[in-house]
Amino acid sequence: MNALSHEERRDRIAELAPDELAEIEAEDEEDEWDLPALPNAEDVEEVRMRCAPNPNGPWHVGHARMPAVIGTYRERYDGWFCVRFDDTDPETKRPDLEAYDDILDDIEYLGFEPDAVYRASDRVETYYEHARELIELGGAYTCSCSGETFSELKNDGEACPHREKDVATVQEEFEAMVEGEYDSGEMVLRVKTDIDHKNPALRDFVAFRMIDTPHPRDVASEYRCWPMLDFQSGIDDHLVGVTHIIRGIDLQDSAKKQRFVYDYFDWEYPEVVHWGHVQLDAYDVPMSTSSIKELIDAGDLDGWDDPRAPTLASLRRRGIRGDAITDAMIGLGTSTSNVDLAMSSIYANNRELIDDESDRYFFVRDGTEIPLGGSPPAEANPPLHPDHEERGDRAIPIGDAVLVEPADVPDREERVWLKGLGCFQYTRDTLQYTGESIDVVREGDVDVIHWVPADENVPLRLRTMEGDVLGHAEPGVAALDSDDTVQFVRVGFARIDRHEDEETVAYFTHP
RNA sequence: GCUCCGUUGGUGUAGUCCGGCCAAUCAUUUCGGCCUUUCGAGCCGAUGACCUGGGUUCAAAUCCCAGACGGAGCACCA
Repeated sequence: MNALSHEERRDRIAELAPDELAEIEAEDEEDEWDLPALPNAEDVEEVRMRCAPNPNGPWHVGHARMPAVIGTYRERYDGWFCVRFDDTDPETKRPDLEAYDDILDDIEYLGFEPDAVYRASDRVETYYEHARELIELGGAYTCSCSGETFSELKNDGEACPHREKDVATVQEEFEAMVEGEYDSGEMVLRVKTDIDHKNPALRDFVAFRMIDTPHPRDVASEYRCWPMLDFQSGIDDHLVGVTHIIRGIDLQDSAKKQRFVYDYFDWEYPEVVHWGHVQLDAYDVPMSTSSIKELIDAGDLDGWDDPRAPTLASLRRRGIRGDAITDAMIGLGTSTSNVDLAMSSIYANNRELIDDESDRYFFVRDGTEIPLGGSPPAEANPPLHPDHEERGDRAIPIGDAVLVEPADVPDREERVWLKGLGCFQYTRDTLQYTGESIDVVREGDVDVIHWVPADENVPLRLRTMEGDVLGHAEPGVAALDSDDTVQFVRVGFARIDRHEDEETVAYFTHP
């Protein structure tokens, strides 16, 4: 009705003022995008972006923002994006060899495919070459100050004695770094910025340092001299032609540091967009790779896909579509303030995606058994989906007794409507079939509840964010395939995970 | 301590650059109503926000100043 009147209105406007209509619809076209326009996107031949994760574990939900926003911009501008694993710290942010593929999987789940994939640990020689060039330009020096010593000098705006070394010495010492002749902490290469820059964070930052621990990837295990993120990332962004950098506020100062390097090389720095941190409501577990890992190691979580873990693997197992997450992330925009993402927003998106295809089944939690009397029908035949009669009915044999949820057990002499079956009155601890029509429900006197036969049913474990719930589902659930999503009537949506000998396991999706 | 950045309903967001059409958009949440043999869907409706104080102006969510609150960086982490 609404759509129709909208059409009518549109036609009316088309008749009266065709020019205005075109204008209105052109504006609508622009409004199609929820994200703000990228700065100067029109000035570049191709919008090129990168998604630069640290492969130190599978992704939590917050990570989804990167591919969601970058991938959406790619579609919008018909641009390009790569995934670049910034795995240049084999020690404190030690890469997890499985995480590289896990992350690419997660990105695919979210609905995107990168145009290219790089690993920084494959490109160390490239960073060395640029370091050499930078040294030659007088933009870097080797420094053997301890961290504390340099920090003190830096905070006072004073240069350390190494800053004035001649280029030949710096070259020599840097080559010794590359050859691994120093131990961890002995020598670094610093970028010469501005030693009394008003922001202490920007003064002569470290570009390369020594790390004794070998990189877990075989191809990179011989390197001991590793670039820091600000250097490596800055070089790579230029080399792959990145036009727009989109990253978190924790890297707000990065652009300023990297500009010093770009100035030495006479490169043009990309446009930058910074966003704040994402918090999720609804979880007890903190959303950080390291704390989730600790909980798994301690046995408090079953794994990365435990329903209580705020990870993408978990949401996926619960039957939440990647698109539901992506859309919620797009809705957050790109503001620099920290944001709380409500899970309900992901749920609302997902419900819209799965409601239509999720058939309906009964699942009774903690069932209370009640005998039936009064000769009810032998079989109940509720529809698989109330909006899709063409899908047919389920067949639920009745037997002599049913299980209902304890909260649904009616008071004495009260009537209750067993959904898909009929009206019963609770008399002498028995549900007596009354044969009344559905009108008694319409009149509002009788509650509709779900149930399963006490004899023929499927024991089912429903894994939820609050822990596992045991109960029994109607027989048809045994025939469902893994990955099917269903709606357990009056309980909520769930994804069928597997059938075991003793029970079927399903994951609770959301109400 | 030094340096950046931010603050629109419960949550997120639009609007802020270029002041008026903003008693402020959209989504979600919550609460009602209708419908439905549903916790779902659909339809209708309601509640609910411009951090504070000054200033400029005919006019401020929007510009200026101050303050409060929040965040980030000052790592040989990313």
